[in-house]
Amino acid sequence: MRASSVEQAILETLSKEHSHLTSLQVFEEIRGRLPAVNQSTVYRALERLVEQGVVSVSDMGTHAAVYELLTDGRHHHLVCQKCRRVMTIGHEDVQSFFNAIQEKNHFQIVTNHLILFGICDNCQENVENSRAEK
Amino acid sequence: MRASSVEQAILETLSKEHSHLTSLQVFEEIRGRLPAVNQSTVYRALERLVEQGVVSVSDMGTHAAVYELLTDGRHHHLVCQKCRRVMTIGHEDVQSFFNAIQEKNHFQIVTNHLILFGICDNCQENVENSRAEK
DNA sequence: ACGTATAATGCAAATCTTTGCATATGCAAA
DNA sequence: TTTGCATATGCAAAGATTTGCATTATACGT
Ligand SMILES: [Zn+2]
Ligand SMILES: [Zn+2]
Ligand SMILES: [Zn+2]
Ligand SMILES: [Zn+2]
Repeated sequence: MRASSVEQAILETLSKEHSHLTSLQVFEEIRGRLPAVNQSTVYRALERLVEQGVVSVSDMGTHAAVYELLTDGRHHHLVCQKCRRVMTIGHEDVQSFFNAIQEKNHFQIVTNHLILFGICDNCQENVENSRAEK
Repeated sequence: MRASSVEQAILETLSKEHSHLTSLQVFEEIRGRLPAVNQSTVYRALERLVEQGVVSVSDMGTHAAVYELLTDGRHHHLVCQKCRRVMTIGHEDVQSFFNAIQEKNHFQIVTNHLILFGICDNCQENVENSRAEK
């Protein structure tokens, strides 16, 4: 199975933008080159790329899934639920956890772009401050 | 902030069913008691319960978010992408990982129902078998 | 090149979820 | 009780994603 033209266009878009893009953003970006392309085709092509492990798909708390190229080193994210700040963590900080889970459960983890939600340091301070003010 | 009647009904449904339910399943369940309730109201009530940390919401690979009561001990899941099998792991197996991430990044993790995708032991064997057959 | 099988695409409809706005409801102060 | 405010709800529309089906493009063996 060869990479379809839409897959090709998606891959180039993702490597050029080098960030988390929604399906709509990808769609609008590749329209320039493939004017007749349909949104469902983009969804299906993205799905195939995700299945191949070339692209990650994640819910980062915005109300649309985001896609990212996975060629460069694996990474993961911490997303602040207060200010929406996105922090990046390397796979080294996750590796040993994944290994332990895999061994204990005889389960081969495929998840490649972990998203953990919480409160960033700034927002934690703000909570403390607003408490102190009372 | 008062507990709305819809929240109340949702909580009772979730504690009775004691499993991962979609918004639609919750909706249809509470219709018996609140016949005029609207689906968007259910979505909003679920959203509030999630924000309060009483209920978890997760994408488990089915194409609809699932909600679960969090009163009993925290747990997480491994979901097989081949056969859809859902395995449960205790929070003890995740705790130290979360702690390390929190300390290193000064980030307070709120994620309370982690979903890791991968391949279960059965399906790993099947892959090996089909390889051997060739 | 030809015919066939497989995979990709477009299109429209279905499904899932969010959102804006008007109304209704519960709570508390007056 | 009445008033005022904050929150919850219904409704409809918008937005996001999936799916069924017919058509087209591609690969592969002849
Ligand atoms: Zn990323
Ligand atoms: Zn923050
Ligand atoms: Zn669960
Ligand atoms: Zn499996």
